Amino acid sequence: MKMSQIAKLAGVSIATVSRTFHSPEKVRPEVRDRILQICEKQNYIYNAAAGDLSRRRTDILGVLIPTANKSVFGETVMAIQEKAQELNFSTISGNTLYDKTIEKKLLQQFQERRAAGIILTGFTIGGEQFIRGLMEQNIACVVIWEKLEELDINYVGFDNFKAAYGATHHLVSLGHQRIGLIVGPYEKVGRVKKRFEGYKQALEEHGLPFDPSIVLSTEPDLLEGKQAMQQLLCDPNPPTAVFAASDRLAIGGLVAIKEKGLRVPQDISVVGFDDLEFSAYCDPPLTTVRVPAKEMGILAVKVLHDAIMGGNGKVKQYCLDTDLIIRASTAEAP
Amino acid sequence: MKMSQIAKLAGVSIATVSRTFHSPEKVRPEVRDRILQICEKQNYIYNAAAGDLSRRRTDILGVLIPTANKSVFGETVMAIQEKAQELNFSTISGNTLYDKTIEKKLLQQFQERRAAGIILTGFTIGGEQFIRGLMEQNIACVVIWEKLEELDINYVGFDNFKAAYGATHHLVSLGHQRIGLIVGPYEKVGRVKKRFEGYKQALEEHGLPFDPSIVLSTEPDLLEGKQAMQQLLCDPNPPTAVFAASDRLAIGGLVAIKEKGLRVPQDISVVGFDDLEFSAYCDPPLTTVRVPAKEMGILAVKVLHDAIMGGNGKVKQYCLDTDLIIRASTAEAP
DNA sequence: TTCTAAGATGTAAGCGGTTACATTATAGGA
DNA sequence: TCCTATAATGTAACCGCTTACATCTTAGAA
Repeated sequence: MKMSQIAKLAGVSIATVSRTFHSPEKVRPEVRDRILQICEKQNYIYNAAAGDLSRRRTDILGVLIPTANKSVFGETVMAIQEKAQELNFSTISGNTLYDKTIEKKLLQQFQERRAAGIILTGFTIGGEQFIRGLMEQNIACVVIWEKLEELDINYVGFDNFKAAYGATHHLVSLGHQRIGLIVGPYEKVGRVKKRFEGYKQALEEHGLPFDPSIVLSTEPDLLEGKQAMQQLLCDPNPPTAVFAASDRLAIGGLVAIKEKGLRVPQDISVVGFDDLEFSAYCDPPLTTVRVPAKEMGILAVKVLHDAIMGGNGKVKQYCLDTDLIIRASTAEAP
Repeated sequence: MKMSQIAKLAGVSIATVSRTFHSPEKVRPEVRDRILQICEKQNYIYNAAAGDLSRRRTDILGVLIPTANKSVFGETVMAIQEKAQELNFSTISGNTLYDKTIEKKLLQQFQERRAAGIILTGFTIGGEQFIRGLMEQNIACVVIWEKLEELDINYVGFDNFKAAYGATHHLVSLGHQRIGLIVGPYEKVGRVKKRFEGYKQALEEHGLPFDPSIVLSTEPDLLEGKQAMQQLLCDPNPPTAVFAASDRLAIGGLVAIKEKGLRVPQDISVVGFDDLEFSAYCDPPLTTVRVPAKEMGILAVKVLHDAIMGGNGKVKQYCLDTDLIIRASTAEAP
């Protein structure tokens, strides 16, 4: 079933059928209804590829996320999909696994499908340059999870530096003098690096020494968090508090502490980052940094939608707030 | 940049350019290289919509998942995307949130995009009938997370009944006589119902009474799990063991038990379902049913790929194994 | 009644590819 | 040298829809 067949059955031209879908107000109601009925009866299904080709634009949004099952990225992806759905966009998405080859392949795919917009989680290949390239191809872009104010690029993120600074500051203000850090691969990922720097600066500003021997960088996963914490606890002068720059690391760490026979927060304080759902159900419930995961997703789609629908062409930059959620895993230094 | 322009620049016909991409062996190497070079230089990007239209088929897979951020569905989605990527398919996905309206809309979208195949998580609208309809439109379908052997439909699932039976049996074999159940909305979701039935049958077969007053059905979430457990603990004759048919429920439950001042597993045993990553990092680590989340995703894509590439037309049905992972949340009845 | 402008519909030229079929080049064999 | 099979390339008719523009109605206004 194609439009032309519907047109024949309805005794109208194909243009009228097309208009019935896209600008129904231009079709006489009775004709419109007849066409719609025939479509229904004949089980007609619009061919989006043909439409897109003819119209020279699509309603496809490409979404690039490192891993949808870890961290809170899942929340963001869901929010993106829901919002996109609401605005009648399709999303085509892929997980990069932090691998540039995969990322390139996915981006290529998005371009081949002539995505109208692309959501990128942070910067990776090419950076600004690359995004400019996409925009020249008339693809709207927005970066999420990162604050990029120095650049002239759409973003919807939060201040990773400030959030990490705040988390560390919280520990300092509880009297901790020796604060460890367990952090993701900060040399590879911009936003993680900023967290690292936020930690460092918080120490410095409070006159505490930065000791690389209690700063551990690993994959941001449960097991790695546990192992890193074990290592920290073996330090001749172990920290009385640890900032884990991801809740997965923190939760892994909690287990290591318990296994060692120590208590949180009496013996050691832990603060995480992300505010995963599970973090409130840990033992003890985790003090952590809440991140606007859903909000970023929704807003990012809105930004793209505006840009695609011919917004004013201005760059949109949103730096959303994070919150330090204080629960039971942090307390005064022993 | 389009093919015809590349053709002109290369001094060949457009057909030759097209062949350079799809059947390079039919093009003289020197010509091929020249064309490829020009594409590179001109920054040519293939137009998938045009290609799909012309070829009358796509490389798009539609993926329908209830919620990608809960349960282990996230793992499945990622596995699907990775495998699809590997086979050069694009995935377009959506979360139904168990809402039939959304589901319909997404399926419509998949059809409009002429998805070559669709992955459905369990049955919902229309059931078998509906899937048959899709297949008549030449869309390959596969249902995951469910065992559907009585039907003539592709599926890659596991035996929810048997898995739940096994979990309950484990508790019975530890001497528990009064075993509660916290379960998702089993009236709405087929696979959840089967878990409910597995629990029930395990009780019956061991001569234990089925007591509806310690069977609670809620949304499968942390908070709901906690609340349900609180309710169970208030029972005049509280259970000594609880089977929570989802790890989220179980983990929520764990918190309720601790708050009540009881110990797991000394006072009460808990077994979950899903084997979320976090379940191994709970306190105590959760005994649970491991579900082949990734495997299902990968296999489902393979099934679709085969069907699309003109497999032998036979229905493919895979019932994968689950494992009862015994950790520290279960013990002999007190 | 005639004219006009707005409203409804139709016509046809694309959109950027694919591919069956036709044509041309190339190399061996007779 | 001529013939023929095969390899390489070109031609052109689609794929199913959109949309600018042309045409036809119709309802007042004059």
